[in-house]
Amino acid sequence: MEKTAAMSSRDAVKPAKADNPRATRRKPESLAKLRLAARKLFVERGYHATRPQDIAREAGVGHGTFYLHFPDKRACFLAFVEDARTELDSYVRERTPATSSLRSLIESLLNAIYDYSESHPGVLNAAMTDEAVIDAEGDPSTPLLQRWGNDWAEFVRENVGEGRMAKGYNSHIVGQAILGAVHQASSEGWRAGRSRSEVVDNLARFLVRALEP
Amino acid sequence: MEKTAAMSSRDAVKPAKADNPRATRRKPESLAKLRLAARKLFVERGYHATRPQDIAREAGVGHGTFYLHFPDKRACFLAFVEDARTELDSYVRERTPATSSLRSLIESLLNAIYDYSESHPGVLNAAMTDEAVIDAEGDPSTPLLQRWGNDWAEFVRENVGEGRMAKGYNSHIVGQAILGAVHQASSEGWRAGRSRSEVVDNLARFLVRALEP
Amino acid sequence: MEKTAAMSSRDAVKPAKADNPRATRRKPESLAKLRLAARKLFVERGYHATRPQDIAREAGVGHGTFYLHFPDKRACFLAFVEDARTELDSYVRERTPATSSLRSLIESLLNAIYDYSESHPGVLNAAMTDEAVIDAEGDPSTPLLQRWGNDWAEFVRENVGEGRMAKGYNSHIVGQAILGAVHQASSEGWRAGRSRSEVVDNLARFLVRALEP
Amino acid sequence: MEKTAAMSSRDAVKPAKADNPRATRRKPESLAKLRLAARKLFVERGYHATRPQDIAREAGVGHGTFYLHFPDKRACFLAFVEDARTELDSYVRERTPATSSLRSLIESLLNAIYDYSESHPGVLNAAMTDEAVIDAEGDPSTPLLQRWGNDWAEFVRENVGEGRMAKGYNSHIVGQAILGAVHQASSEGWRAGRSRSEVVDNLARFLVRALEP
DNA sequence: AATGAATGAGCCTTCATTCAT
DNA sequence: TATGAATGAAGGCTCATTCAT
Repeated sequence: MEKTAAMSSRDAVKPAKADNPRATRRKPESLAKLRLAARKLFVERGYHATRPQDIAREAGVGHGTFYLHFPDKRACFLAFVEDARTELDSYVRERTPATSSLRSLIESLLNAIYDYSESHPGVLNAAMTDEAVIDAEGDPSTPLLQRWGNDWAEFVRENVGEGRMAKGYNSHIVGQAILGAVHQASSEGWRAGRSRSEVVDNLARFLVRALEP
Repeated sequence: MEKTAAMSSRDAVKPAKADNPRATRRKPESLAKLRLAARKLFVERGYHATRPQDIAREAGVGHGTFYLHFPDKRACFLAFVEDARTELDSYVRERTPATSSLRSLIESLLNAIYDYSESHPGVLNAAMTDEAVIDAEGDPSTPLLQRWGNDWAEFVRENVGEGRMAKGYNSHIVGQAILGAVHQASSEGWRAGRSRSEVVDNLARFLVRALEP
Repeated sequence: MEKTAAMSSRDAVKPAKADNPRATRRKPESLAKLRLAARKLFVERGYHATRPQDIAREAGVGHGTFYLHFPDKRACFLAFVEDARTELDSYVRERTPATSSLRSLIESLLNAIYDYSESHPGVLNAAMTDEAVIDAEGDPSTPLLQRWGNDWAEFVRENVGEGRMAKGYNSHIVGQAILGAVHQASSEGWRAGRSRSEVVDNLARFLVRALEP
Repeated sequence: MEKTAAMSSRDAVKPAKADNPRATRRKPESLAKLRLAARKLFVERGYHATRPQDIAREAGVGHGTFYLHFPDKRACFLAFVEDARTELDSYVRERTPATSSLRSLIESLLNAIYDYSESHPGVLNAAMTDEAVIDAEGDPSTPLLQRWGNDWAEFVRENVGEGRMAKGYNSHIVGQAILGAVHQASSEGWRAGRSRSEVVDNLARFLVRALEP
């Protein structure tokens, strides 16, 4: 919600801020560094094995600074997840053709996801696996998995509407099924050292057959 | 101070206990109680939010007793997972017809899994989600997810062999995809309060279409 | 005080007891086994790293049996120390000539101690080092070191009386000095792998020169 | 909530503290307090009866602070031992005449050790007795006893070289013997309430006679 | 805005001892 | 006499978070 352009704003740091009327005027470099560091460590070690202090050290700032930018560790993780989601969204949007056959649509989608995975290794996995585990207490504001499932559900609805997919499915259920299939096949495939093209090919055929009219 | 009451026989184990309903240290009772308590708490709270002490208290035994039966918390969790796996296996084996159409085969499978899920609510989820997270160190002797994926792969291979499924898939990849689809659709369906029959129906159709020759 | 002939009574177990009017009548085999086991473990691991359970298991009896023979761990250790003291006494008494030159007297003494050390490796060290450490609370009934120091003091007094040693020393102080010299030189010599004859020779010359009239 | 009072300068460090006598977290103060507290408790209670928490409380800091300065309890004890060694070294170096007779040399040495013992009662004993007992595992980087024995060995070698001591001894063995004699006579003498001059006098005569050419 | 020393609740685990059998 | 399951106080240590500077 308030993460706009922080992640990649390594250019024009001060000028950009000068525009902002609520003159913070200070470079929020530390936030960017913390985000990067948090991502690195959450991916490498997982949520529970990563301490705020570790993140701060990795970011090269004092540990107190962490709490200037995040109310607590949980929020930092959630921000990481949110970033991942936003980024993946961009990837997918940028790489998906407007219209085409179901098969090539699905392949584009899978390839976009894989492109993201390859340029941000481990990120999706970390974001998805740990979330179930960051303690429940606070409301998790619709978990990532559910949201991605919803995205797939939306995708299904649209394509059914356009006649490219079989009718009769409950899009939510099938959306979640697709998400699960993609996630599990991918992460295990990665673990087992399978080639991307093989996984994408199998998965695409699997999904296309399941979904085509 | 010594041997107040008579009754030193080794037979009549339960009658003796009935007389003295509270306590009476009996041998392998505590393990069973601990197992039950562990399952309950791992399911309700997850791995990290469950302390060995909690399990012991829930089981009604001292917390030293926990370490009489498990070398550490991790082992206790692994035992819980193993139990779940074994139990689900029984469920599935008992409820799966020897031969029949792909559709009814898959429906049987899904129904068996659902039967298990309904009589052991939350167990599969707890076993699957937390395991990725209990930290490595010791080799996890092939994680549960992978193993269940392999089971599905095996299922695919067999059915392809018997001509009930389409050729050309890499069974490992597709096995994992099926596992993911089933798991994700089920657990989200459960979360969303969807009816079992609806989920099973959608999932079965989805899988059958993806897999049939 | 009540350890009389237990340690080595491996012969005539039952007959010997039959004499005892307070008819225990049971073979106290387990006590002997526990003593042996305790010695082994105290020597190998030290006081703090040895649990009563370990001793019991090593002895091949149940852990409860331990508390049939010793009120607590501390008492068991003290008994071990006492045994060592008694045994060393025998060794020394058996191997010390009635009268002779100071030099050969001291050599006999040292050789007796070394004989004991060699046939009971580590025992003296364990008995001496750990005692300062078994917790103070209860009165340690004159620590071993002090008592052995007193033995040496006695030895000095006797020899001074017979004109074989220099007058003018405070026998207590010198007794402790001798004890310390012998103990430290021996245990470090053993650690460093020095030959017995070299240590005995150096030590004997050192002590003789310090003590001769 | 932020910056109530003025005074953000970085000078005037101590005056500021004088105003607020209690607390005021200052940097390397806690280490000094912990060191002092550790020494006190290790001396009074020994290694095993002293918990890190006790040391922290004695130092007036939270027990987390303990682990800011020492990786674990063992390291804290080792640091205590090292301090003792360093301090005693200074004492001895400051109080030992460059050259003189063997007798006055040894007396100086003993007196230096006694001076130290009197101004730091119990420290040498605690450092020496407990060290054998803190369990191995990590290499104790030559135990204190051995090192002090080596120092004495060195002392012997030097004096033999300068003709002040008898030839023919193995300096290592005799070094350890001297260490043992001094340690044992001193600590027992202290326990028995003997006067320093008596112990020093007896010990000095004993050693001089043993060592003089 | 930034720092990092300080904190203490809380975690996992051990072990001397008891006691019903 | 012997057993060993059971106990819970206690121990060492971690880590998310605060706050004086």
